[in-house]
Amino acid sequence: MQNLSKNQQIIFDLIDKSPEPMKAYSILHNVQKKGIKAPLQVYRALDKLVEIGKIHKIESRNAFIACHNSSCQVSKATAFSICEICEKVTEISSASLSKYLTNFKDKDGMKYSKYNLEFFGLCKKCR
Amino acid sequence: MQNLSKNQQIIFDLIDKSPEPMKAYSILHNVQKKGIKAPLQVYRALDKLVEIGKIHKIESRNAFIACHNSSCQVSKATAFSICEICEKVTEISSASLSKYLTNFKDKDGMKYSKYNLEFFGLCKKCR
DNA sequence: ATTAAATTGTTATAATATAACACTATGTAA
DNA sequence: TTACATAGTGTTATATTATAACAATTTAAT
Repeated sequence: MQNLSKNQQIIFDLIDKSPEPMKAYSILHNVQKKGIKAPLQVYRALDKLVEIGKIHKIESRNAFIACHNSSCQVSKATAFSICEICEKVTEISSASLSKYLTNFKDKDGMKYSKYNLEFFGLCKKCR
Repeated sequence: MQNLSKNQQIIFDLIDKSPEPMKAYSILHNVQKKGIKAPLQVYRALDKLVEIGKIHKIESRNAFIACHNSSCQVSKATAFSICEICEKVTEISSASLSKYLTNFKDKDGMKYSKYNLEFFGLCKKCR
């Protein structure tokens, strides 16, 4: 695990301290004072951070959150809960869930080591 | 289950006979000869079709496929396999999987009746 | 027939994401 | 320490995906 580049570090720090998933253009607005001026600079850093598992993309929301499971590790098996009212997103780290999904076989007997699962419902506060 | 409106039917028929997920603007191009001229007409039909469970959105691909599980039923618990080479998408209908996920409880004991799961790997042909 | 709800048509625009090109920094191996 | 490959940066332009706002029309249920 090598160090992050300058832009990657700036953008990771921002996402990591955000209490909620951040969208790319919101990230852009927040880092313009640090010299990151163009969308592509943001997207390139995001791509890399996703690739190395430091952040995850919440696909249904087009937003990014820092990994809170095994940070600094490549992680391609992700699960989240998403509150449909307040949009709070929590990464789920459940050994039994990941075991179940990693071992799941489809009709053809095919297994999948990569997956993304998004649960939707109401969080504690919003219930 | 009422009938679909004109635009909804045109767009559902197109998606339903497509062997692969279709993107909104690809749908638009394909239905312009039928008088659907604007993106919003497509998106409105897609929204409705998703809402009533006739189609599903593949979130990681921004594309739509017809439901092949319990067509014509509202369905908010979806699972797909996606081939990372040829992009073939298959809806997974596994009673044990849906049972497991519907009964899954997070750390707070919370259950979720709605979820979307996308598995990634290589399909039979591409392996 | 009346009326509320859903659907349509239309223009404009917002939000999300990538292409292409030139240049710079970094790590590695001779 | 030079050379070389790889990764990262900066920049402009543009492609792709999606929604806002408003007026008119159709549909279905009284």
